[in-house]
Amino acid sequence: MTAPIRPRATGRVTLSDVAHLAGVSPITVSRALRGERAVAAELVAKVQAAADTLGYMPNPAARALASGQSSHVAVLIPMLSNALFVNLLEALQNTLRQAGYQTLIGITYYDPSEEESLLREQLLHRPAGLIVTGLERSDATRSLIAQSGVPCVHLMTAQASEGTYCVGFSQFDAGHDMTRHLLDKGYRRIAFAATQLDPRTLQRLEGWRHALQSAGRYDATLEWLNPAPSSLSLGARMFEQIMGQQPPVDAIFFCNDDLAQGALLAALRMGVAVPQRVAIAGFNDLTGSDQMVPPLTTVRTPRAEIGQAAGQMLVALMQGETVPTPCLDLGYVLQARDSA
Amino acid sequence: MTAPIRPRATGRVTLSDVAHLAGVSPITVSRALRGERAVAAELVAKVQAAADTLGYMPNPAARALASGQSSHVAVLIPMLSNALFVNLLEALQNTLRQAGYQTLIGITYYDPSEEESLLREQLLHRPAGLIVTGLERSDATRSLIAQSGVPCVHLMTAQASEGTYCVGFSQFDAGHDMTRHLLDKGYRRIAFAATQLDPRTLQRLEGWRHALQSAGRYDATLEWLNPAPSSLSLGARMFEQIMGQQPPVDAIFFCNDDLAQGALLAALRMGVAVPQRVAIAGFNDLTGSDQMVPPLTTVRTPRAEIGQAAGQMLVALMQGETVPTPCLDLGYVLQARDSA
DNA sequence: CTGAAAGCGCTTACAG
DNA sequence: CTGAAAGCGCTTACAG
Repeated sequence: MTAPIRPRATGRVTLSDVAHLAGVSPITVSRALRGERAVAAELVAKVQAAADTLGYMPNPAARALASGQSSHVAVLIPMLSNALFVNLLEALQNTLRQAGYQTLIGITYYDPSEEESLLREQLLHRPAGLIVTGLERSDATRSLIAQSGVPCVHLMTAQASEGTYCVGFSQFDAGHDMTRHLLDKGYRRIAFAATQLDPRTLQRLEGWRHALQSAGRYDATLEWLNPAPSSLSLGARMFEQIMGQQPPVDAIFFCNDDLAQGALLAALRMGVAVPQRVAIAGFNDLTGSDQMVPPLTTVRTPRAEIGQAAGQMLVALMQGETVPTPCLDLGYVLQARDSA
Repeated sequence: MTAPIRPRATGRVTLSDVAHLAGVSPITVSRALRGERAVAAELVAKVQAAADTLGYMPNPAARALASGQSSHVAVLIPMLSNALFVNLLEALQNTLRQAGYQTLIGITYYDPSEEESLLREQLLHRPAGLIVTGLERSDATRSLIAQSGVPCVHLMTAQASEGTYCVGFSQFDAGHDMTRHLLDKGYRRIAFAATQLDPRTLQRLEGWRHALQSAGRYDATLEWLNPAPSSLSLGARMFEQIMGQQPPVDAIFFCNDDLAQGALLAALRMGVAVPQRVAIAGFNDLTGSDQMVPPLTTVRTPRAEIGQAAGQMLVALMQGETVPTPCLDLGYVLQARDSA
């Protein structure tokens, strides 16, 4: 007399175990636990109790296989070495986790083909949702997203367009406003120093151009563009170069705070007075900018708020709700300190 | 005459489709594609060709359900706002991705109970591997790891012990060596300023204590410990406090570079000459430390190397290989610059 | 070295 | 509002 053969018994508590204990069918347990409305309140309570006493935890793989959808959210961001994206990712992660979703990160390194291959891999896992950075990408990636049917939210931009969801602010306006601030302060030869040259940086560049052109102060030699990733040391080097320019520049607007911080430190080393000899402005208000000597004038961008709002918007989308504001503009704050 | 009912057809290319085209059974396809040795070479080629023409991509959820194991690796790190962990994570992610594994991050915020609940969630997904930070954790977490049977590698430590795998360096030695460096330079009252007070910081503290005690220079009032997270502004505040101490301190060893950077900037504001009036040393050689005025003396820790090696070690473990060196000590470099 | 059967643990789609 | 049946797409365990 042998026990019935149970190949591959995993010993884990399953739906059926809960169903047995509660005296209902497995499907009712499934529905009760997922909060489907079509279950009698008393049954829900009974099922919940049974699940609790058994310590039942659903198997995500089984759920994903049966439903064709996982509880993963794929997040595609350009880089982790820019603190901006770390802040964004933290907020996103926390928001998504609270709603029961796992975050799968992919780092694109600003490379459209890398983004595409990351997306292909992620799509294999049938993510419940997608977060991508910005609006610009390859056609292949774009149609991959569209065809997948997976809800998608775009970060760091607020350009409304049919059928796309985004949370961010106007990069153009931010670039424009900082430049206006510098003009209003009386600076006349305002350089724009940018690295990476990703789409959002170029939008800020456009804002700067527009402001200078309106003021009749635009000059192409004021543009200092370098495709390398930004860093403090690169900021220092760019500062040294720009200070050699004739006729001299009286203000420099850096596209990211790390560059501006590097410039401030270079100015200290070179004995260049900031803002008397040259004003320096940054972007993003990254950690440390308020500690600089002198404290850095910059644009504070609401990363944490963007991450949280994007997470919430995506959760709504994944749950089939309609989103009242598909394009959320969270703005920015011009943070004037002593450097400009 | 109706077509056979196919409820829930997903339209995706499956194993069976490949099997049909190749003229073999699904299980052979499964084996061929996973590179199991027990398949004839010609069949492997035929299967591969069929898979390629159909554009077959395995369904990770089905695989996970059937095998009881996913292709996920759960990574538990304390914090993303410390650049140290960002570097670690990037290296880890790249290494793991190349080997076909997805990274699932969990941020513990240095909270053991948060670590435990994150781990429970992650374990639900049957990760193929686990990466955790350091050796110290709650008993519950420790036994959760052990009972799960999931291969686990510990980051940032090199304390060998039975059955555990780790990649890092000796925090004690690093703290000790920097202190010796300061003593050798002639400093006599060397403060240790620490924040967060996580286990690794405390090990560095021990190294400092030991070095000072050996030199007969230890004094409990030289310990400045603050449980708050580290930041430039906190470093500045601690510097101001420490500079008020009597008898005066002639060197400060900060447990992390961001504190030391903040102190350097505070010194600039206060007009305190570094290293003449007081020497400043940091830890980790984070980005920007070489740009400080004066450049920061610090300990360069091999984060990227640790991330990569830990990833490789875990991959070996997940594939059932034995690891020759279960505890890998990657060392550190004392990076003497001008601040101390 | 290859395969038919059974199963992983859920959810969908259909009834009632 | 509840359930029996079938299926999601793989892999395990057993034969041969």
